[in-house]
Amino acid sequence: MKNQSIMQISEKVSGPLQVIASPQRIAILLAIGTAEACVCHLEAALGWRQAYISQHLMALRKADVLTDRREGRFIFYRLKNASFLDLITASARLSGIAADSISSLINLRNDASCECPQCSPALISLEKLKTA
Amino acid sequence: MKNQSIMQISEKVSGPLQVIASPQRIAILLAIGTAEACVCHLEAALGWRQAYISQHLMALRKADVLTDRREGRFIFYRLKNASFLDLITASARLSGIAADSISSLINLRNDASCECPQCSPALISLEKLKTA
DNA sequence: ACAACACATTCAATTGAGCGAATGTGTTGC
DNA sequence: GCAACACATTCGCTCAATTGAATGTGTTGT
Repeated sequence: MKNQSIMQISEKVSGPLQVIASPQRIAILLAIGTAEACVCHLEAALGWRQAYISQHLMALRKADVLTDRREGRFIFYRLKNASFLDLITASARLSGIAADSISSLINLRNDASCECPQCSPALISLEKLKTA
Repeated sequence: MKNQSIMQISEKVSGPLQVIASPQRIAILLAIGTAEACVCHLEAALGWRQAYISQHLMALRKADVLTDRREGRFIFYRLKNASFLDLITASARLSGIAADSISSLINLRNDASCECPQCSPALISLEKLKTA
């Protein structure tokens, strides 16, 4: 059946789009960008509750959009495939948003950042200095 | 506020994704492809109820994804921007679907097609011959 | 004018996703 | 071992999108 075929394929195709297609998810993916980000960092960058962010991260992880890596008490998230950002920028173009307006949001780091090793490498150096 | 800014932008970005992100919408957009398609054609290509297809077409039209053009009793739909197909193929890649598997579904024309001027140009010629 | 056709629109019911609140799990330092 | 920390997960409610059923609108041929 050709109908079955097109619907089977369409369902698979819609997968990534469905899990991405919300302002919150897009903000998270942009904030993570091409780098790694811990949850505490996303809290600082987006200003949302921790549990709320974790819920979205869980959904994105289950949908194979993100991978996580634990480092001590912190868990770092990273895009499993950088092409998800291309998907976002492509949709941004269709929305009439300037390209640099998007690129300025990628790898978003706020002034009021968290103190994890990635966000504040200086703090680690101090700690390591202390133990040395 | 930087938060407001990233959420404002993310909302705009998510617009096209949200309206596209369903198997049915994707199947419709693929079936229309780079050409024009009337509703009767989509009925033949997808095998769904007419009203059901019209509901999706209405949503896609209101979201500025499609444009419509009336020609007699038929109304032809066309993608307002071909980049929507790029969005779909990009998502297909991320789903691990072969590129030619998608391209074979673009501009889908079924064997059991409808008899509108686009689907069956031969029928028009015959009619015009009759009036000539 | 009327019937047949192609398509649009409204309405209501159902379902599922988003979200808040509360709680659970793994890690570190003391 | 226990408290503090960083993050995950579950539960339940609410709201919005999806869908089917019914009906409306515009066009053509006679």
